[in-house]
Amino acid sequence: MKRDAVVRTAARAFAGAGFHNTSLDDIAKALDVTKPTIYYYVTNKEQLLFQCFVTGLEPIRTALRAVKTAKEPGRERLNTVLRQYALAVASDFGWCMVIAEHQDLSASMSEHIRALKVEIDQGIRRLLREGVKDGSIQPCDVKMTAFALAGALNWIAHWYRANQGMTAAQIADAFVTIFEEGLRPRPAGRGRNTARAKTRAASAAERGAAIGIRGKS
Amino acid sequence: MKRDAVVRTAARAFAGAGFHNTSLDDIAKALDVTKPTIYYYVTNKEQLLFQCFVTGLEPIRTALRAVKTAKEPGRERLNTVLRQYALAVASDFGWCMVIAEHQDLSASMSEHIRALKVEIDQGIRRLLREGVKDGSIQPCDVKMTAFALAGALNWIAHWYRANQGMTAAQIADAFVTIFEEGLRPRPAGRGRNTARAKTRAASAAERGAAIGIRGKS
DNA sequence: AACAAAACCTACTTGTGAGTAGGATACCCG
DNA sequence: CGGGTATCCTACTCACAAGTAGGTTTTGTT
Repeated sequence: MKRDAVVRTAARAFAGAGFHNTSLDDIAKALDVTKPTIYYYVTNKEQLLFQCFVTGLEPIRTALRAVKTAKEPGRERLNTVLRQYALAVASDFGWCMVIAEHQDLSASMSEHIRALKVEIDQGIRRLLREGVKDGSIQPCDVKMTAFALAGALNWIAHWYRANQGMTAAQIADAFVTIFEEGLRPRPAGRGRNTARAKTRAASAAERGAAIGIRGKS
Repeated sequence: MKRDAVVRTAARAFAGAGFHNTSLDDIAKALDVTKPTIYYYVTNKEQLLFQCFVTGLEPIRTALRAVKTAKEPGRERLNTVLRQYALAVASDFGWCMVIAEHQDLSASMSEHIRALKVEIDQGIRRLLREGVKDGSIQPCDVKMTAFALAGALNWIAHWYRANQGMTAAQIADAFVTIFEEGLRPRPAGRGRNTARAKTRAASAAERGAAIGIRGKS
C-alpha cells in the first residue's frame, strides 16, 4: 500500500528533524507529491505520528507474544525480546515510537499508545519475574530493572544511525551482554559464558556522545 | 536572580507540555507576567531552552570533575557520578537536558550542547576504562556500556515525577545496583554486597509503563 | 524632590504551517 | 467509448505563536 510509504517517509522525516520541525509540505516533497495528497492517505498530522508509533511498536509486541509459549528459561526469553526490541528501536520508526510525546497526540490516541506501552512494560516485567523464579535471573527490583532496560534500549533511537559501524543486531548483542554480566567483576573460569565475556572486551576509543547528539557514533 | 526563576519556570513548562507546545505566553502566565517581560530577561525562546540545558547538565560535569582526583577504585567513582547523574535527570531541568533536541537550536548553540555531552560521555568512558584497569569493573565494551548507562539514566526523565513513591536518590541506588550486579545470577555467599542484594529484591508489582508515558509510575 | 535605570505593560506585526475547497487527470471496468 | 472512482493538483483560509515598538510604572540613589 502506498499509505505505508507515506507513513515510512514521515517516520524518517520526523526522525531527522523532529515532529514539530517537519511540515507536511516537507514530507510531501520527500515523496514528490503535494500536501493535499498526504491528506488523501491520512487524516491528520497527528494520525501520521500515531501510525508511525504503532508500526514501530508492533514487532516488539509480536516478540512478546512469541516467547510466551516458549519453554526456555526466563533469561533466554527475555534476551530474545530485548534483541527484537533493539531492532525495532533502530528501525525507521524507532524515533517515533520512542521520542514522540503523548503531548502531541489527542487524548484518545495518547491513551491508546499508553496502553500499548504498558503492555510491553508488563511483558518485560513478567519475563523478569519468571526468570527470577526459575533461577535464570538474579533476584532484583523488577520494576526498576524494566525501566533500566527500556531506557537503555529506547535511547538507541537517539544515537543509532544505520550504516555507521555497528548493525542493530550487534548493538542488541552488546546490550544483552552488558545487562547479563553487570559491571562488578565475576569470579572467572566458572559460569558458562566466559568465552563470550572475552569477545566483548573489544572497546573502541572512538569519539562520540552517549547522551544523544547525532555525530560520529 | 530573577532570570533563574524564568529559566526554571520555563524548564517545568517544557517538561510538562514539550518545547513546541509551550508558548512564551504560557511561561509568562505561569510567572504572572506578560510575554515581553520574558524577553527582558532572555533574548530567545531558543536561548531559554539552551539555558535549561546548561543548567541541568552542570551538576553532572561538576561530579565528573570531582571524582577525577579521588583515590577510590573506578567502580566507586563511577557510581558516584551515576548517582549525581540520576539526580540531575530527575530535576526540573531533566527533561530539557535529555529530551530537548538539537534541531530546535541554532547551529552554534547546538554545537555547544554537543560539546558538553561529549565531555560527559567521555568522562564516563574514562571511569569505565579506569575501573577495568584497576579490576573493580568487569572487562566490557566501554563505548556500548556508556551508551547503556546514559540511556537508562536519561530515560528517567521520561517517567519520573517527584512525590510519587520513590525519591530520585532511591532510583539512583536501584540503578547502580542493577548495573553492578547484572541479570545473570551470581554465586551466592561470596562478594561483599550480599546484604544489599537482598534489600533490592523488594520489587513491587505496581502498574505503569517503562516506556515513557506519564501515569501511575 | 528629581532623575535615571530597571522592570514591566498594551498593542501590534509577521511568518509559518495545518488543514480545506474545489477542480483536474489518470485509471479501471463494463 | 463512457462513466465512475481513485489519485493528485492549485490556490486558498485561518489560527497561533514568536518577536517588536514604544510607552508606563516602579525602584533606588543622591
